[in-house]
Formats: sequence, C-alpha cells, structure tokens
Amino acid sequence: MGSKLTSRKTDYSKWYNEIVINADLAENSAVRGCMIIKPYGYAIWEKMQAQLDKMFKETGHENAYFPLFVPKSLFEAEEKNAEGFAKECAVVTHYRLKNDENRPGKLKVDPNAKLEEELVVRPTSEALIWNTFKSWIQSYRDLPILINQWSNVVRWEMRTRLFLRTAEFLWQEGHTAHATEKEAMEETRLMNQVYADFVENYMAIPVIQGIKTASERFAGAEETFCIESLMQDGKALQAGTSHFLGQNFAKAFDVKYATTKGELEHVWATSWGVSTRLIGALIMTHSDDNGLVLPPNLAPIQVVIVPIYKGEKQQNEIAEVATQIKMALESKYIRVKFDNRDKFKPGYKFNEYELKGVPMRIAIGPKDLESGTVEIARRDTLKKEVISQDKVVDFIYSQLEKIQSDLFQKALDFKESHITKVENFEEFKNILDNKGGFILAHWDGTQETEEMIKKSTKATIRCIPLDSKEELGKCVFSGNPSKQRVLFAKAY
RNA sequence: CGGGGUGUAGCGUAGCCCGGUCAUCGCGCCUGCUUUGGGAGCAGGAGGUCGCAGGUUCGAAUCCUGCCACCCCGACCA
Repeated sequence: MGSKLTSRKTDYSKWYNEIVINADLAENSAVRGCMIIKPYGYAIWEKMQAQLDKMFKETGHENAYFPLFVPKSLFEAEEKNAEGFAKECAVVTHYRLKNDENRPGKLKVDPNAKLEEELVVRPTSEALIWNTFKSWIQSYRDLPILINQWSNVVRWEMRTRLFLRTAEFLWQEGHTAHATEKEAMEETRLMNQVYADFVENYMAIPVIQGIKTASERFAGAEETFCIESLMQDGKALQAGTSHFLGQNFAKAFDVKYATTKGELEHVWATSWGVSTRLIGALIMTHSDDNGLVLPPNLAPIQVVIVPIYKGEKQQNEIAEVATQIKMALESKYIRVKFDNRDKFKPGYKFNEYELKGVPMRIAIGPKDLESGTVEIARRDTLKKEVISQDKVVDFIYSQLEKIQSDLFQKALDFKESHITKVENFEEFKNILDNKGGFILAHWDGTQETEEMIKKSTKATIRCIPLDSKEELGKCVFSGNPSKQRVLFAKAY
C-alpha cells in the first residue's frame, strides 16, 4: 500500500496534459527533452504559490522578474556555480529557421543565423540577478535587497521523473543581498524556517531541517540549509533549500557597498527556492491506491457535491438543496464544486473525485430529500456518515480542519517510526534494505567516507540536522571518532 | 555516453521463435433502449500506412538489413 509516483504515472496522466518540447538547437546535436505541466497539478501549484507568496511578503520580500536567457559570458562569471550547472544547460545558438530545400514543407535551422554569443536558458538566475544587483547597490543604505522571483527554469538532466525532475520546472527563487555575514546567515535560516512552516502546515508533510555536507551543497554556496521529507516508500526527498552564498557572487560580479565608515566591502548573499517538485512530495506523502489525497489547505476543490437522482424532476429538487449547501459553505470561504453533470453516474463521480483527492464529498439522493440529511465521505479515511442538512456547514468546517491535522499526524507518525539509530555498518545496510527511511548514524566528517557509503549502499547524507546534539561516537563506516550523528537515506 | 528492452486503433495489448482468412482482446468513442445510493447493462457501429525505408518470398505484423522513436537500469540531479 501507499502510492509511489512511478507506479501511478499512467493513472495520474489521466487528468493531466502533457506538453512535450522537442527542439533541434544545433545542427550536429539533437537536443531533446520534455516538460510536463498538468492542469490539475498546476491548480495545486497555484494554491501553493499563493500561500508562499504571502509568507515571503510577510518576511519583507518583494517580487521581481528577470530574463529567461543568460548570456554565456555572464553565466560563467561565478565559476563554481557555472561549473555545477554546465552539464545540464540548454543553449540557444541560433535565432532563425528557414525552409529545408531537401524536405519540402519542413524547416531547418538557418546556419547563417548563428548568435555571436550563445544564450543559456537559465537553470537558476544568480548570474543575471547579481549582474543587476551590481547596479542597484552602492551604499549600506541600499541594503538589504530582498527579492523573490516566480519563474520557470530548465535543467537538462539525463533522466527525468514526473514532477521530481523535469527538464523544465516552475519554482520560486529568492535572492537577497546584505551588509553583514550575520544578517545574511539569519536570512538563510529564516527562509528555511518559512519553508518548513509552509510544508508542514499547508502541505501536511513533516520535515527535518538541516544543513548539507560539502558535497551536497549548492554550487557556489558556502552553506546549504534544507528541509528533508520522507515518502511512503521509505525514500527521502529534498523539499526545499536555502543557501548562504557568502561573498562569492558579490566578488564574481564585483558588487561592493560603502559602509558607514566609507569603506568598500563586498555584500553578503543568500538564495533559496522550492519548485513544482513539492507537488511530487505531496502526492508521494499522502496518496493511496485510490489516487491523490490532498490536504484541505491546498486542495483546489475542498468539497464536492454529487447528486443522486432518477429523472429530471428529482434532479431539480436535489439541485436546489445542493445549491443552498454550496452557498452556505462558500460563505465560510470553503471551495465547493457541485457536479450536476447528467452524463456521468454517481459511482463514476465518486471515483473521479477520489482520484483527484478532493478531501470531502457530499452525496444527496432521494432518501436524503425525505429525511433532510446528506451523506458525507472523507477522502483520507474513506469513511461515510449521514448528517442532517442543517448541521452540514459546521460539520464540514470542522472536518476539513481535522483532515488537515490528521494527514500531518499520520505522516509524522510514519516519519518518526522510520528514523532509525544505528551503530555499525551491518545494521546500517540491514535497515536500508529492509526498513528504509532515515538512518541516524555517526560519520567521521570526511568526504571519502561519505562517497564510499554512497557507492556501496546508494544512501547519501541528507543533512546534518539542526537539532542534533553533540554526541561522541564512532563513524559507522570507518570507525573513526565522530562528534555527532547525521541523517542518511536513499533519496529521490 | 555505457547496458538492456519496446514500437500493432485515442490508451493498454495478443499474434512474431513456427511466414499463408491474424489484424486479437480490453478500456475509451458514437447510436438506441434500459439504468442512476460506488467506475452501469444489452444491442449495434466507427476507428489501424502493424514505427520508417529497403530486402527475401507466390505471399511479410511475422524472416533479414539499415534508420528513427520511446522506455528501463547506471553516471548527473531540485
């Protein structure tokens, strides 16, 4: 039980569109890939976006938008960042097509339309944004700059995975500039906390906050904070990251400010982002074999009303009751859909909305007309109850809250029961193979050990948890002394 | 880029090893009637250059050659 995104790919595709981009960007190399954005998935993303946007603004950020294309010379300015992304960049080399004389009616890239300088389709926007920050910052009075951008980015991964790793994805990227290291570090931590709050309270997904090891760090960052979540199949998923960039980008783009004493200093930076990958996390955390299970706080439709009737007369009678209930719920800001389509039978609709994860369903039939009741079903538990019509609004209202907290609690219980402390490598491998989930183990702090463990088990260090306490021990792999436990898991 | 696999109707597939009324079945779609409290039933119907191009043969979805596309596993990754 418990759904994996992969095993349900076909099912989920039923209500999603697929947009596939195939492009020949250069004559000698076919550059291919696909982007998958699906209307229903997008509706969920919109809800997430609205809430995150609110939280960003509450923490003092404002939205801006920067170009899609990054001139190559600009892209390569911060070397580590450029190197980290070099292998996954889509590159625009030409600006025109023309008729292909060998294939009538077909087009080919016009070799005469080669760009002087190639344009990189942004895999992330640090370079562009820092190039802009350079012109915005002269004095300490200009700081801090707290910017967020909602955008799409392209990363040409070798292999894609629905929602988790698509060639193009939607995300937000926050970029901030600060006068002091301390302030930048505070910002990094703050935004990681904002992510944790959002994911736990709105997505009902428990997370572990921590910092990444050097090898897992964002290219160009000094420190990467993250939130790690656990999927139902026991694999970990990085749900969001917040980077302390130090002065790397300021130095690469020569961004200096005058201090109160009139001295020139490089500014300190952060960047942070979450993406449509979160939709994947949502699916893999809560869904079951009947389809999606959405937390009420994010469900595009929170309540669906399905009428059951024989004949037009009865349909009209029920529609009247349904419409009243709909209006009453909407007055409490509950998102309701009354599905009065005659083309589908009730059973079909029940299944359809279960597949879509609508948290609550109200069914109204002839029996209910007589007794003044409705039947209410919960998506997460699949339990049904008959409620009198005058109590529907209060009942739904409280149940939506309950579903939200129950979903979180269930996921939390799962996560807590899948964090295992191990003391030696045998145990480590055993837990990994038979139980899955997170493993808390001692690590000697070296990259070699991390690499060896990864090679032999495919488990990586997800993070060094923020709340981990100092505890002397021996590295689970090398036996060398260790000061604290770190969090391992197989990850997506 | 390395290793495996698959291409037959909108989707999922049988047939291929053993060439010959084999283009199969399910879902979906259309029409009609009956149905409607958990994905309806019956009857009828539409829809296919069997990935593309060659070759072998009296005859190719089936055998051979070349190409193309896609999928899975690895390296890479939010």
